[in-house]
Amino acid sequence: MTEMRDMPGHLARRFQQIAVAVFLAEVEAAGFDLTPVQYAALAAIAANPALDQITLAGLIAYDRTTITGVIDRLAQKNLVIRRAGVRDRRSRELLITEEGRRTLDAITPAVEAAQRLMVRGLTKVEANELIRLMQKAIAAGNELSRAPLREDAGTQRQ
Amino acid sequence: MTEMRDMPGHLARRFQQIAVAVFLAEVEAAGFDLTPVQYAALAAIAANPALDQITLAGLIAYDRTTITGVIDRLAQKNLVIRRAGVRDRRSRELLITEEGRRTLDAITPAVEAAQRLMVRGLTKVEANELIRLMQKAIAAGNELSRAPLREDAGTQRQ
DNA sequence: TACTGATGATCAGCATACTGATCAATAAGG
DNA sequence: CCTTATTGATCAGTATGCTGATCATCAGTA
Repeated sequence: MTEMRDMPGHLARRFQQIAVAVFLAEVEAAGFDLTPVQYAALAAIAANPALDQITLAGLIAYDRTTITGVIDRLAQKNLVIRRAGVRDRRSRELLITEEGRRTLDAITPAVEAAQRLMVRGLTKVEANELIRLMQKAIAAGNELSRAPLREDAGTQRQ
Repeated sequence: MTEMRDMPGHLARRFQQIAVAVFLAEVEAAGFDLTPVQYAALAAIAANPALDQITLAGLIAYDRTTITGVIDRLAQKNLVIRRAGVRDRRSRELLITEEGRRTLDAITPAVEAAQRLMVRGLTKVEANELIRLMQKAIAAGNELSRAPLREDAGTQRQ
């Protein structure tokens, strides 16, 4: 493990670097301007109406302080609306707009193409194995980052 | 692939997120203050005296504009020296300091412990397979990011 | 040699990520 | 009901990473 090229940490950084580049290239080629992070947030908001930001952070494993800026940019693009919470006035409820939903639908093929491109050097069997192993390693390390994944916990926090 | 949890892009981001957190925790526990990126740069500079920044960027697959700031911080910590190039006055030659070398030697056990922690949910065989598959996917996608890996090309350019 | 193109480094600007702090609002306890 | 602890969101500050531009210098050629 003395060599950088055998270190999981280096490989993780490099694979993510390529994954982001591929994502942005595919999305731009499809005529859109959305980052991977913005896409994940938009998809989660679409699937969970009136989501608050902390729950969103848990669903997609973002740091809570990162969410603020991401939502700022999605709102500025008119893809989501952020409004004051009803039950809890500290919280913000997130809703996808019509334009947000149209964008999400239209962009999905590009996103899926990007996923395939990221592993284009692997056979289908190898790609599935890579996915399985990453999932397993991530599950074991979930609590080690400041932004762990939090499963849905019902439909929403009550 | 409709589900985020099966998307290589999401898994790449998540695995890298955990890898960085583990690295920082181990390094801090060992009494040091170095990021993964700074560590990789320091190790490359130690192994390649009088490296210029573009070659360094290729060796560790960083964007060239990122290198400037990373070297700024390493120099501020007195771990490396950046001096004007002799053959080419546009370039900067990078050299590790005595303190840099001591730090590198002292920090290596923590870095290696971090590499093992990142894959602690996997068997040894699985960890090796994950490394192999990431290497293969990365090799196929090397040219897709702005900062591809450039092999050593001899000891140094020209 | 003078011109043209390429190259090394840096910069401004933007978007993640994180640390730690603050502030308003809520929840829990006595 | 009132005090205390907790929680949702945001902010300031720092460090990657990238895009595209600029500037100085170098290399190749007419």
